[in-house]
Amino acid sequence: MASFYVTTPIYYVNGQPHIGHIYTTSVADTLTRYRRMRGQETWFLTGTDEHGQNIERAARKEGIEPIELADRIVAHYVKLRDRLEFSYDDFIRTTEERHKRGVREIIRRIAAAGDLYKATHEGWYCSPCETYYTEKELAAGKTCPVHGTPVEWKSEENIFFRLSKYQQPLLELYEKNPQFVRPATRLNEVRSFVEAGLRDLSVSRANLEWGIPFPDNPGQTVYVWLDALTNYVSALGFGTEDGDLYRRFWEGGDTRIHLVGKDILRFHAVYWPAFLMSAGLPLPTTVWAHGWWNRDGKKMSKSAGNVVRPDDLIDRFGGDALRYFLLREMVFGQDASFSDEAFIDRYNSDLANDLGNTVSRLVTLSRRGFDGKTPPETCGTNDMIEVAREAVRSYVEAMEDFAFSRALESLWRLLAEVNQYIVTREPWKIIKEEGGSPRLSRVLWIGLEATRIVATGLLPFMPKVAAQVLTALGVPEPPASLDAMVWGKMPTNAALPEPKPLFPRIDKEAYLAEAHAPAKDKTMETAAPERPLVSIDQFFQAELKVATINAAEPVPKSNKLLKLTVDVGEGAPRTLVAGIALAYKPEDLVGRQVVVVANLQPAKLMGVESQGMVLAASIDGRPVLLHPAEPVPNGTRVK
RNA sequence: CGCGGGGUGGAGCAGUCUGGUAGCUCGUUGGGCUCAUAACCCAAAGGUCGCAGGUUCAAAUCCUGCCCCCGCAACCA
Repeated sequence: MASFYVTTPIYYVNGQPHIGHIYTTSVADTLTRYRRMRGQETWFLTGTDEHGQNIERAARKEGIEPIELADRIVAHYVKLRDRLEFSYDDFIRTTEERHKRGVREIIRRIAAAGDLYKATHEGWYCSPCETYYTEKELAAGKTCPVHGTPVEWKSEENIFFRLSKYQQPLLELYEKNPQFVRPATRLNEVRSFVEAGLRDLSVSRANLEWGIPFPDNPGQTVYVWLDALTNYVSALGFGTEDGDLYRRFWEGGDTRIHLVGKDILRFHAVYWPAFLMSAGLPLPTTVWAHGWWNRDGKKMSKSAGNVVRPDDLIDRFGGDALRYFLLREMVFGQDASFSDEAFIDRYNSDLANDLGNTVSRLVTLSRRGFDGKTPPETCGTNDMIEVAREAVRSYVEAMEDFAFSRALESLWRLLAEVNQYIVTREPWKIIKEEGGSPRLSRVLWIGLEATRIVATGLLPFMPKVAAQVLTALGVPEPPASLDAMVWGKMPTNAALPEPKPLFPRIDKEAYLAEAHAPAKDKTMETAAPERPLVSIDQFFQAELKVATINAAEPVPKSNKLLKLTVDVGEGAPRTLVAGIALAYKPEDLVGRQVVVVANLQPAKLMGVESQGMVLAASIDGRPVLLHPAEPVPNGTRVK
């Protein structure tokens, strides 16, 4: 029996789960359930990544220990297990001792292979990123390209991994095994990254408290990726006495799949196999990179406030409906967009109309014709048999290829055939004319049987709801095996419960109206308590003044920045740079009064020094300038 | 020459790797049915597959050039 091991990335505990996390875990769960039904021995791992300076800092800010912060976030993830029927076998946390042992063991092996050395690392360091940048990567004014905060020149002794040594072996790996990275376009990306040349990788940090101490190197802490990636084997018991799972699913396993978002593909397809090669361990068989969820066509981000939080959706429509939407809507590997409207459309047309309603009409007819039971007589020969067989065939083919949306399409095609069949045979007329005749029995049995096959195929996607559908159809126990998808297993004369809507239709207009209104309240609610209060003195540290814009011009080569010359009532005009070019034309600004922060530390943006900041309200990133309600002298203090 | 993704009926998307009658969902229009969750079925309208070249018997698909859109970064002080 072939073994199947699938992992999600371990999620960083710097925020609550959002739809992207749920998507990855749902994919892994669906995959695992499918493989299980196919009779494979499976292991499904997820977990959390808990080390690093960001976590440490965030915890200190709240005056708690890092582990307390991690515990809190982990609780959110664990809650999703029940809400979304995730059937993972293990949940690893990088703060667990078993993980640390795995990390120490892999380092021991890498060291034994001679792939670690000490060297002095010098460069511009951004501590929020915990990353060194080259001169070229830095933003204007020696600031971090990610955070925009100043970087510091830092020099420290670190331990390096000879990544460069694995350039050729990695290229050979991609060459020999194109399935190593999927989809194929991603493989090209990875290959060109490696072909461009690999630099040795720093795998330790000095001065990092919250992490795993680097073995035999006091003062050094294991750096994030070497720590995090190792979870995939440490969770199986690598490095401990009990290596049974490790032997079954990694060392002697047949399929080892890492599911990742495309943003972390490089680490999984380059660093991780290099670490494993060095340590002399088997590699994963496939790293599968999926796309990103956008929101209403735009990128989701915390700052834009458009992150989809799943709780409301799950409360209202159930975890299975969300799972269905995610797997149906995204072509696996590509980006997709989440919108309330698309969600409701899928729910209403696919789940309520197609699936729910089909079940409902078949069950009602059957109960009426056969005294509350499923039909007594089966039907051995019919066109539907071939149609169903074809649907199952393409379903399986799609599932084997990770094409979840196509697999669902196949099932829905069969469902459409069932509806077509019902209309053609008009069983409601047969009831009127013949009552519970053998003909009626055969017609309804065929409809029920095809629907049963659909529901069986849905078990990996919507475990709870698919089981409910089967119950509604009179199937006593949800099957554990894919064999149940072959034609002919629909029980005869089984008691049929009275049908109740499995998916009540959503009133789209009403929902959209409601969904948009309270959303804003919620963000306020959650945002407010986190903000510490400032004293009046602190507030007065910022010198807010009224100024008049004398001149405005675009900053060359920039598309967001305007260079403004303003009079702050100081005799000499000041130059400020403002990121408002998308909202305001330079000529519309001249002569206008605005409020500026006069004592802000100057900074260079695209080569222009900005000596202050213009105040503007910001809605979804669009700035709206503030100005006094009536003209006032330049330099007037704002308080 | 920054990196990446995309341009296919009104909307949202498959299909492009492995050329061979352009497909799905939603929407629109007309009809049917009344078992069912105002659901279901049939039919119709609607596309020069971003543009221009090339390869080929044949191009949405392969090659070349160009245009446009969207992320990311450069640039929100």
